[in-house]
Amino acid sequence: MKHSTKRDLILKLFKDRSLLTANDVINKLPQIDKVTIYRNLTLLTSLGILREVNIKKGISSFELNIEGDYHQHFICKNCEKVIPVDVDIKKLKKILPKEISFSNIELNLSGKCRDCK
Amino acid sequence: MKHSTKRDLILKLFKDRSLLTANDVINKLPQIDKVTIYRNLTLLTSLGILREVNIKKGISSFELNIEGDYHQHFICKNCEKVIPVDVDIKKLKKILPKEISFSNIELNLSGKCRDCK
DNA sequence: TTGACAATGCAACTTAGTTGCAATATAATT
DNA sequence: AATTATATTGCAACTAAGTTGCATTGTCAA
Repeated sequence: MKHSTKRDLILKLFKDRSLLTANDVINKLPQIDKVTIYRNLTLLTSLGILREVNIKKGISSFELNIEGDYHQHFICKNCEKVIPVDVDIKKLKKILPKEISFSNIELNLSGKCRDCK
Repeated sequence: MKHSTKRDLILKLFKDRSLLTANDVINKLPQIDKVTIYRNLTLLTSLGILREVNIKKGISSFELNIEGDYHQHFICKNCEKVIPVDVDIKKLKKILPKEISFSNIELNLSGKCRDCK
């Protein structure tokens, strides 16, 4: 893998722990072709630097994959705003059936956020 | 809302508790136009007869929305097979932060299924 | 049986994401 | 520094899921 200035720019957007869709990145970096953005998001995810979140239906979002940070997400059905939710992963694992061996957990909550209620 | 023979056929596919994508329904009912299928899946979901499941990324699946049946889903990352997982909703709610008021919970598990390991 | 309107089919469209391929950038080797 | 291998990028064209407009057909009550 070679160094790339464009990949650096893409990755920099996530440093503040933003959750971004491919389209968000495309809009923030109009000088980079969308194909390059899609390819880098896929690459960074397969390297474990980003993680993919499927909270918005039909659209992948991405965020920094920080070791030990197992938060989940809430999405407002009205304004689509996404709010991170801290979940105790140990407690969560305890209430899941023992016979299934999963490698990944994605807990998606939805409803109306405070602003929309 | 009027009675419709085609809607009945679509709904009948779910009676055995199958989880089906729009495409599954389209393939099983080639005599019905895909637009009709999409519109009925949306309608039946908004009526609460079906529920939408977003376990396959980028593709909506549907299943009967049975009162009190709060199972979740596991998907095999290899063969894409989906397996229902019984989850104690009360216990799950207990470990979530009290300050968020969600109306919906979707817990998606993934990994390799027994056949693929 | 007729009139209102829900349901349907067709074609065309939208949106997210992918693929092929040629051009360019990076970095190691001579 | 020039050469070379190959990773990265951009463009255009494509795919797949789902949607929209509109004319036609089906359902059902008056």
